[in-house]
Amino acid sequence: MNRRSIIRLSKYKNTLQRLKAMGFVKVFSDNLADALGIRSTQVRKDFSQFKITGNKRGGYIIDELLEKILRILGKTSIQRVVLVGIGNIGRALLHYKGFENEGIEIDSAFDINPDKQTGRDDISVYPMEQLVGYIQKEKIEVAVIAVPDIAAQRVFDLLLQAGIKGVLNFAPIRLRGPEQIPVTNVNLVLEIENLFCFVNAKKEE
Amino acid sequence: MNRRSIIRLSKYKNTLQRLKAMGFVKVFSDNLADALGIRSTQVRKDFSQFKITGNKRGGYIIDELLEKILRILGKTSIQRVVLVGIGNIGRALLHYKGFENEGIEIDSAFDINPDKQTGRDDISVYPMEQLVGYIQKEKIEVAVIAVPDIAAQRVFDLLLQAGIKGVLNFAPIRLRGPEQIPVTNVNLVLEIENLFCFVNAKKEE
DNA sequence: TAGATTGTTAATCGATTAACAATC
DNA sequence: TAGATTGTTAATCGATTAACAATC
Repeated sequence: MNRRSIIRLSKYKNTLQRLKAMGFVKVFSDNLADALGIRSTQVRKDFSQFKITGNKRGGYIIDELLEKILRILGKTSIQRVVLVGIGNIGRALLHYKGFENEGIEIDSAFDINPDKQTGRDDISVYPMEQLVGYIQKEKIEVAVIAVPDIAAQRVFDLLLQAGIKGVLNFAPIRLRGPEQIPVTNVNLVLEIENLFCFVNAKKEE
Repeated sequence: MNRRSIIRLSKYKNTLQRLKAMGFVKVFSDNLADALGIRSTQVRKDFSQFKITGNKRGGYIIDELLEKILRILGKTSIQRVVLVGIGNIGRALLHYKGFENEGIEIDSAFDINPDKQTGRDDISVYPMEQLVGYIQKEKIEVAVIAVPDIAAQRVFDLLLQAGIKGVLNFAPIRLRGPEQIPVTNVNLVLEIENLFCFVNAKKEE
């Protein structure tokens, strides 16, 4: 149950949904491997880990496979997240179309300045003081931190206090907290720096 | 020269810049390890790979170390990127403060609709037809793809045609192209799905 | 010097892949 | 059946870490 295999599971899901839309009924581990650019043994190993079985000789029935994967990914019901921080990144997320197709819903947004607008009628903005209470009352499990880096740790502490279960962090700092709470960091500067480094390294070769 | 060690190099750089600002002169591999939450052997191994040496017993002089790392990361001059696609993500990037501190500059933006505004006086918008010519004329090496997923591959093909050296891709698809051109994918939906999966897995334990 | 830290070698660990038996 | 594909075991590969000699 490592992070990489779960990410692949998500990719299998996307591929399967597309194949299904195209009218396909069965799929082989070799097809999925090609789609993801990996080996078929990897696909079967992944399935094996998650106790997903197919039919010897017959591959996998897309509908059955998809259902199993969706169950594992917990996508059977809508997944609600709160957004903390309505800056550039936060606003982009609010208008990002990709979430709803995948059953992800930004439930509400929080900012130190609650007069900020989300630009969406269906998402309210609350002041930071209500963050902890709201999460507890609404049983929100995942939060997105999109505040400036100096505020990020304080927000994270509040989220922990509220009993959050997972965090997606856009602030370019390492959040400190208990190990069992997964934090995924998205650091755009780092990604671009990384690219330049590769480009430079290639040039010198 | 693997991706992970380069990402760590970037993190060392951030830590060193902060230490320097605080007036420190020397640093030990143990300090850097603590800051990143890794082992000191990992730090020294990284340095060793990049031919960075310190002083036995004396640690590393921050100024010297920083200079070496910046040279490796190619951060001695401003790094220019072009942005393709002025949607939610693109607009967030245009206003993202984190880039300039790190010597990254969005040089110009491209969109099928060149009437779109960047909201910044210093960044012009050009129509897609000028993308290839501009990149070649201005010798741009890195591009950011922030267009809808159906357009992403076409944009990538144009960028390749223009001779781009690296791409940061926000479209949730796998771009197909030559292996030697590094493509970094940022897939926000995948990241959030991933978190939920962990959260669900924890619940079942 | 004695103590502390670097730099490197060897061991460990985890993930991927090859090989192949099981079986439809 | 013969051929093809699954599921699993063993081998490989790469990255991390432990151990430790070198040395300031």
